[in-house]
Amino acid sequence: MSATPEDEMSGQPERASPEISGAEHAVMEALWQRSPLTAQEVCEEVCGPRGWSLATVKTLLSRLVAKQAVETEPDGKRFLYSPRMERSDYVGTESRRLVDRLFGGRAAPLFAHLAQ
Amino acid sequence: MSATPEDEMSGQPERASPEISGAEHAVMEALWQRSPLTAQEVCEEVCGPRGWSLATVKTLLSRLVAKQAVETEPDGKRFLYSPRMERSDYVGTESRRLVDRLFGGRAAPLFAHLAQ
DNA sequence: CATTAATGTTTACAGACGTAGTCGATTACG
DNA sequence: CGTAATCGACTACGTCTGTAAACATTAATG
Repeated sequence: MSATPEDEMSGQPERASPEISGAEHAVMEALWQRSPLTAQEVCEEVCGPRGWSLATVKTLLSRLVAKQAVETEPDGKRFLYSPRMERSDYVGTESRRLVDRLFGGRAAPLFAHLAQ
Repeated sequence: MSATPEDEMSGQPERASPEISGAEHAVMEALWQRSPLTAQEVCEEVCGPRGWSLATVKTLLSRLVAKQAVETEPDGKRFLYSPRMERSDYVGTESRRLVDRLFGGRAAPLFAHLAQ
């Protein structure tokens, strides 16, 4: 079922894109905007708009760390979180994923569609 | 028995877009290509490439029917399935969703990205 | 008519996701 | 020093998704 015939850890983990989910993406956006941030600070950025609690942000951050989409740097008793992937990479991957799924890889029809 | 005691939302003009999942999307593509199709025929289209069993296709079809993304037409003992939504609508919705999420609604940056 | 083949419906189950509470450790504060 | 505030880790739990088997019904076939 895996679309990518690529295996994991052996030197340079060239992971494609760790499948960021919707909620996780919001957290990534906060970190792309400014980083490193504490969980608290991330929450200040996203909890309001999405109506989340700090606990939710903490969970999302750990999941992102597990996916290696975010890295941590200890700062006293807490952690500072930073994105481990470039936003442009993420954007590129997601865009291409859509173009592949919807237009068989050809971008022109997408343009047409959005241009209407 | 299932008399379908549902449908509380009394008469709304149209639903946005029933959130087609990845696997479901493959089935939709088959139906957009040619329809109506029997479950068997859909399977012939997608089971091979995705390594699915007929049972899986049946499940996906029922879920799509439940979401009202697909409609059925009885044909003797079986059903013929047809898409209930235009592919262009789906494509438009999905494209816009991506542009919103990644570029705050502005399509130009997407073009730039894909045109790299 | 009794089996068998085909077909939709129900049920299943693991993993991901959204959302959050609880717990143990640590730090800060009085 | 004792207690409160903080923080990450662990746990929870309902829903969605992917994948499919079991089941019931019915049509076909011998």
